[in-house]
Amino acid sequence: MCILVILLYKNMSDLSTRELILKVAKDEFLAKGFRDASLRNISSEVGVAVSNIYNHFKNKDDLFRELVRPLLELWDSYMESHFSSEEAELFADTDYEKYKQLMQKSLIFLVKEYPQELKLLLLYSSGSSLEYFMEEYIDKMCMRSFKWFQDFKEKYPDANIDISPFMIRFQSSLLPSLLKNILIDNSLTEADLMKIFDEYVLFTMAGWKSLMAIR
Amino acid sequence: MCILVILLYKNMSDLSTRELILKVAKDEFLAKGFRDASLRNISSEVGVAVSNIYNHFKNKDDLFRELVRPLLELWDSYMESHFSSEEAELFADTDYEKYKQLMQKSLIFLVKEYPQELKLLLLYSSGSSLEYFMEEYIDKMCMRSFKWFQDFKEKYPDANIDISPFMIRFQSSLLPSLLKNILIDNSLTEADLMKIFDEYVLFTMAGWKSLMAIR
Amino acid sequence: MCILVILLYKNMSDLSTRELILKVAKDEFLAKGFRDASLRNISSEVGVAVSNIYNHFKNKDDLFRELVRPLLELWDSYMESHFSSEEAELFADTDYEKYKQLMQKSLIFLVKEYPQELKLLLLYSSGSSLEYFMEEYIDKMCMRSFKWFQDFKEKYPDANIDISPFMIRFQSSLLPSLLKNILIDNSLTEADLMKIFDEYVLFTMAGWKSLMAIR
Amino acid sequence: MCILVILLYKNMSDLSTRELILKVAKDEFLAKGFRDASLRNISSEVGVAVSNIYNHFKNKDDLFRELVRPLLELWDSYMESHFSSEEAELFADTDYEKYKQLMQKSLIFLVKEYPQELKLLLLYSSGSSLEYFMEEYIDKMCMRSFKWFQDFKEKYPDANIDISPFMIRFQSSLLPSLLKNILIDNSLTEADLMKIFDEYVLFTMAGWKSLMAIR
DNA sequence: CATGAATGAGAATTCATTCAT
DNA sequence: AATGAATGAATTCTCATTCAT
Repeated sequence: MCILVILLYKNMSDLSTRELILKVAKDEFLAKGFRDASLRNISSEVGVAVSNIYNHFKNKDDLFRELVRPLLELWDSYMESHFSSEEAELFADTDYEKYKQLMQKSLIFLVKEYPQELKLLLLYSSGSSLEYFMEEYIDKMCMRSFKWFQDFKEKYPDANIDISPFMIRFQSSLLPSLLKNILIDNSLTEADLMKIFDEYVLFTMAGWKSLMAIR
Repeated sequence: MCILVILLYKNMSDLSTRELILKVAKDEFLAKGFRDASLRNISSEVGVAVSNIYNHFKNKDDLFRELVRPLLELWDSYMESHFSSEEAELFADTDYEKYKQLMQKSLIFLVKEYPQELKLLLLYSSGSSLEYFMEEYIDKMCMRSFKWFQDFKEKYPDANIDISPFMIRFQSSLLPSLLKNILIDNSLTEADLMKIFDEYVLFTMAGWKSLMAIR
Repeated sequence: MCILVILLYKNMSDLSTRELILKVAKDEFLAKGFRDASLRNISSEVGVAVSNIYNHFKNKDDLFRELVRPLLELWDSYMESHFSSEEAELFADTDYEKYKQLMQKSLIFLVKEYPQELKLLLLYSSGSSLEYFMEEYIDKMCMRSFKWFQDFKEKYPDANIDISPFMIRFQSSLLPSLLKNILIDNSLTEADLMKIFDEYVLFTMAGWKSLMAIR
Repeated sequence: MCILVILLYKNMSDLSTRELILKVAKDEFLAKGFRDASLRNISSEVGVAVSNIYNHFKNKDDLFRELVRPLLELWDSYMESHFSSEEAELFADTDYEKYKQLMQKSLIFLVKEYPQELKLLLLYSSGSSLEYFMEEYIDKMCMRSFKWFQDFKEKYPDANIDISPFMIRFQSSLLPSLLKNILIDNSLTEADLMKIFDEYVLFTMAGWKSLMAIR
């Protein structure tokens, strides 16, 4: 038998282990994606035991969700306000420009404030429980679009709304797709983003008007 | 010199093991994607030893590429004829409609003839050596688009070609993206596809014309 | 700031798994050599899962190096003191006998203290990252010998130093070769070793003097 | 059912498959050693099926022995003439020089005529049934040396033959060791070899005389 | 909060060899 | 003499997770 006495001075002003794990895990997930990220790597980089991660998080998936949670919450609040607002006047009205600017502001805020979280969610979540997050969002957007079309038709009976459901779904996937492309491109300034959204809106508006035979 | 005469009787009614492996592997890859597909599963489903797969294919990646090879060959031949054709008259000319129909026919043929192979290539290749096949294609398309824009500007000096490179890239990714969406949707008839391509072309044409301030 | 006081009671009577693995691995490596040794065998003999070895060592090579580490450290320290000492007076001086005794003592200590580790390093390392350890040592010795010959020639201009580089290299390999033979022979007492080294030095000295035409 | 008729014209003037296998196998064994050489590689390089190797050779080991057989036969004949010859007069007699020249000629012939086979046997046989060929040879040489010492003592009672058995064994291993070093070095000309053997004999003779306290 | 030890399942891949044709 | 199909055993290694301390 022997007795070891160890004295450890620990600086408590450092990041807590939990936060350190989150920080390192974020890098690992961003570098390899959820599936190929390894808890071993993360823990060894943090300098703690693998099992310690399980004292802070239920499992790998839970750790991933934690990283993305603030974004998810914001996203949900956006969705809520978005869905509840009245937008049927979209095309016709004068406040359309205002709507565009609002959307622009929201998206740029997201991209500038949560670039890594967005990447995790949109590009690196394969294998996690959030793998189909965007698909679910697109589903919702689709259904909403259908409703919107009906409303629009009531107001403007001349418009053509004989558009294939597939195309509506495809169009619903455009914005997420744009977002993904923006996230992949690391060189974009805020001015670039403004221009891109301008172009995007111009492009899709023209497209839709053409499809719906408006004017 | 000598002459050997070999007579081979081959029973065409039962699949050879090689073909069986390919068949089963295709299902496995489609179900789980390249990365998560397991050679163990495949071999056990075929009813042979795992190592036997290696008598027929160099490795997992080789097996995957074999499944997708006919598609790749067709794709390459398309690309070649596509790139060599003169398309700068795209917008203005009368044979534009012809061009559209050609493209439509090609794509519908691909989707109808190689639905699974396309899925493998576009949706389930992550982890394989073909993971970035589509990105490489988009790269090529991008460079081609830049050139096209310059040619176009020469012919029509009034056109606006001050379009962000990002948007050009994004647009180049639209067709692959459309394709992916089509592959995911299993319910589409040939007529649906015709309509979808019509809408797609209508939509994007209007969008581009708007962006380039033509007419 | 905080102070942690940790008391560790450790029962020294039973080997930790780590140490057990090392012990069993040593036997396995000695019995089959690095390449043919199997982690399976080792783990099953220890009575743990194969993967557990990887909790204690990075990989097979790391496990092997761990076994041989104390020897390597000693070897390096020997080399350092060896290389720094002045030995150009080797033949002529009175302290040559002292030098011989020092070398004798060092080698006998190695052989008696690290017989297994030496075997691992010299006889059973093929396939590991230490496969060429001895070749590298011989290389160093060679270059050192060349320098020694030049120094010697300056002091004793009459000596013949027209000796083929190959022979110098061969002679540099003699000591390692002797060591290998000693390790293979398990019956040698310390007295035997003394005699062997005496004979070895007598033999090679006479050989060199003859080659260099001294006296 | 279907019937395939294949006509194969085969040029019989080529190397027979058997010889081709031997040729390619030699390269593979020389490149990777017996253990790491792969029949797959060999057969694929030859352009035949793996199993075909088994139509010509019993197994991997048999194939290896076949490559080395001519050398083994020569070696055995050397040994026989070597062992039967009277060499006790080695040191004292005038025909010692003749003996040296004979040995030199033999060895140089071997090295020049069977360089690859010697490499296979001395350096790359680990894992095969010939792994311990050289050890067995050294054993024989050892026993022979013992006998030689006794004969010598009878003729020259003043000579010291109190030499440790280990040293005799070690010295017996010198020549094989020299041979190995020669094989490893690819830059040696025949003149080099002459010089090396001269030096080697000079060196060892002086060594032995010193050990045995002759003159 | 932190540890280290342990697990079990699973991965791809390589290999020499066999056998019927 | 040559084939191709098939085998089974073996290899190292990675992973997320558990648990008692």
